[in-house]
Amino acid sequence: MTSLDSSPEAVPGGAGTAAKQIPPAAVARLTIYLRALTTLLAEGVDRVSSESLAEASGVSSSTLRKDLSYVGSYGTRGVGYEVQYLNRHIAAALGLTHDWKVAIVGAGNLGKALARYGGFESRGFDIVAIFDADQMVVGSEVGWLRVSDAADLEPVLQRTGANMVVLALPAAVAQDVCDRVIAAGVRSILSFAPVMLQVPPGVNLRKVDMATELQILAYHAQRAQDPEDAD
Amino acid sequence: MTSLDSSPEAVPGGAGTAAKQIPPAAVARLTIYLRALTTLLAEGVDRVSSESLAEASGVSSSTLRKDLSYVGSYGTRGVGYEVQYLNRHIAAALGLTHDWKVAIVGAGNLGKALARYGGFESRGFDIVAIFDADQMVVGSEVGWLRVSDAADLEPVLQRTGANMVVLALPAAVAQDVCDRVIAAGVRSILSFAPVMLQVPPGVNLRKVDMATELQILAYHAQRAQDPEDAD
DNA sequence: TTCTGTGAATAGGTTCACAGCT
DNA sequence: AGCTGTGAACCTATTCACAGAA
Repeated sequence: MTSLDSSPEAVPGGAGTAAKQIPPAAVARLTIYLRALTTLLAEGVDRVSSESLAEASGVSSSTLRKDLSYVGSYGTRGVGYEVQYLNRHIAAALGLTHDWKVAIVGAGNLGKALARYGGFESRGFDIVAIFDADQMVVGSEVGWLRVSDAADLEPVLQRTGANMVVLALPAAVAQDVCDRVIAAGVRSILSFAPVMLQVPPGVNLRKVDMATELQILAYHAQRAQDPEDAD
Repeated sequence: MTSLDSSPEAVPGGAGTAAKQIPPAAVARLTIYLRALTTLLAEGVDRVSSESLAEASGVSSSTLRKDLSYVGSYGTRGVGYEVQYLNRHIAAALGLTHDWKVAIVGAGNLGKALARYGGFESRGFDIVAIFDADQMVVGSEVGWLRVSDAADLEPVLQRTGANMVVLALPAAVAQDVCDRVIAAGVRSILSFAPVMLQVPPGVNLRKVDMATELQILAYHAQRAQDPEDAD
């Protein structure tokens, strides 16, 4: 649903070397299965059927099995899936075997909330830097980090080796910071800024907008309320 | 992408009175057009073509025109769309004509960030209450609100007339709070808790998970990096 | 002529149903 | 017998291409 790479150039030689790519919709759900598996693991469960993993993930069992089939055949017919084993293979398919280094730009309420959110570290994402343009905030502590000056964006990204950036800043400055981050070599960006950012092909941008989410809820709520059954 | 109403019960009488419903994918994009239109309005632009509105929204012009066709025919052939007029009609179609009253449960970093985020009020969402279970936090001020005790959830939701709830709390307590909120009559919930919540049919639940977003980015980043062209 | 609105064609995603392994 | 893995059928979404209004 986010702008994926918009360069539909086919494989050059034509020789079908295009490794098996997982459909976007399946990728999104695989992260959910991963979370459910982690919960099961914590509960000491070590085997699970497609039926129950699907229920725990809020999808149908056929969708789950189809999704897993894109990753490979890691189940045992007549038995189910070994939780740890499946967990490891999904993580590998998603590229979560090595840690990713994340920098947050914007140390406002949202930036701070993200920096302190424990859920990242445990899932392979290290927050390595947090920036702000406000000199009152620069130098203060957020979690285990000290806020860097947004003016030093490029050198700090370089030094920390950040390969992902989260934009938690006002719409007005988002495009500018986005451009600088890309120029600094980052190719994966998650934006919370409520604007449409323009990025060159090859850069991966995902957006989360809370107002959008509420508006979608409003649409459904309105439909549910309205009688509209004027027979 | 979020669990929509999972009750596929057809219209009871069978008499097709099912007003024109907008496809989910289109609803999500309509909120984006709305944002772009608001920006144009602020810039003093009063007419726009499908081509340029599409570009400002990051979609193709055919997608935009098809989406708008679900709402109605509010453009002028050969000319384009009147910004204000189109804005009003999309807002109406999404149920944004009257204000929605939103309560936030969880006054941690994220809850506070949401409560203080100005973007809601301007788009028809009034934050009417914020709750926390921690007695150290209850009574403190967040934005223009005072934090209510989560123990008083039901009466405060009732008194404030909240019809939407945002869950910004730990996974461990999310299902419990979710159940109470639904029992109190709320049918629209936006959850930031990294768990799969179970809700009865008729309740609208949307989920936002930051770790999921990063994992999806990781997948694409990995694919881009990997040579995998072992010819 | 220009640009919207929309049927037709294509692509993508989900569900079904069953073959195949344990 | 039980449950996974997967082609085939179905449904949703996007793109194309052009008819039709200004």
